[in-house]
Amino acid sequence: MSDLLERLRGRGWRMTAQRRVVAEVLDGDHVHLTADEVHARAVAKLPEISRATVYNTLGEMVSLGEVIEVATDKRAKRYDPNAHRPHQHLVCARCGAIRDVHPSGNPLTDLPDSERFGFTISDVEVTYRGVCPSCAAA
Amino acid sequence: MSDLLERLRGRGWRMTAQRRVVAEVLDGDHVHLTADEVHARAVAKLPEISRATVYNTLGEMVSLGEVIEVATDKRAKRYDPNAHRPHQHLVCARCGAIRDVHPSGNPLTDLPDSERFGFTISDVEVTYRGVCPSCAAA
DNA sequence: ATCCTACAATGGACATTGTCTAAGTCAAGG
DNA sequence: CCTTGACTTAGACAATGTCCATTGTAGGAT
Ligand SMILES: [Mn+2]
Ligand SMILES: [Mn+2]
Ligand SMILES: [Zn+2]
Ligand SMILES: [Zn+2]
Repeated sequence: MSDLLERLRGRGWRMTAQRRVVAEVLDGDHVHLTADEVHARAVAKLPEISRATVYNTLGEMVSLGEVIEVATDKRAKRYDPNAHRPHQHLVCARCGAIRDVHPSGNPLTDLPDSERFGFTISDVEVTYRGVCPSCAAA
Repeated sequence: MSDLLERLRGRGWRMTAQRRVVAEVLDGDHVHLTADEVHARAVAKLPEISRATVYNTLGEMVSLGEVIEVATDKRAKRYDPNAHRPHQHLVCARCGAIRDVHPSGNPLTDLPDSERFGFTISDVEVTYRGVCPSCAAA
């Protein structure tokens, strides 16, 4: 049973078959699916689920802080259930594989006060790009 | 006259009114416009310029390395003429203002070998998010 | 167990962003 | 000037995302 689903249940969510399958699809490590990929996998488990419901459910999970949106791809947003451990992403420029990574130190401290222009900074998003071992071999 | 335009001229580009206008629109500091914003400003100078030409011209400038695409926004790509000085971005979460910033040190060195999973990393994109001084005052 | 009703799901229209193509136009070399 | 291949154009198409009116249902109340 999905850990994510447990957390959502604890927030007074009405539990529907649709929300259950979306949560199931998002379960696991290094999961960074687009909304359409989530929909495709959800349909395999619950054929009548609609695109609108997938978008709604993902949006609600994001609002609740249980899922994060990542923009590693310049096309569709990706949805990441690893919302409770801060991390960054490593993306293969060839095949699109995405891995969670944990840089040493806080990336925020790399930005000196003189480069903050009076902003109150609350968040930093880092995307490393390169070529993964299997693409390099081929 | 645009510095960007001078560099493009030196590459044997056929100089057309459309390309001139797109280059003029992108001239300046802290410029990070979407393709449609570029089109709107270009139309003000050259009413018959088409959307397709703006997309084509931006794509060519990116291929030549004279403009970079940035994904600070999770919707449209933004086009940045500051392609020759490596930098990162600071974005206001309220009004969307974008500033160029220069973090101390190389963000690549923050990622230890043990977190590289055999990838050959060539690039890193960092987006700092927060609230700008004018939005904080309001 | 059944009923109620507020909340959720659905399908489809619509919006935004981006790509592609066929046909017309023009910058620049000869 | 001509010519020609590169450039531009309008609009169709594709991908991603949002919105809304209608229908369905989870879960508390009776
Ligand atoms: Mn992740
Ligand atoms: Mn910039
Ligand atoms: Zn790869
Ligand atoms: Zn602001």
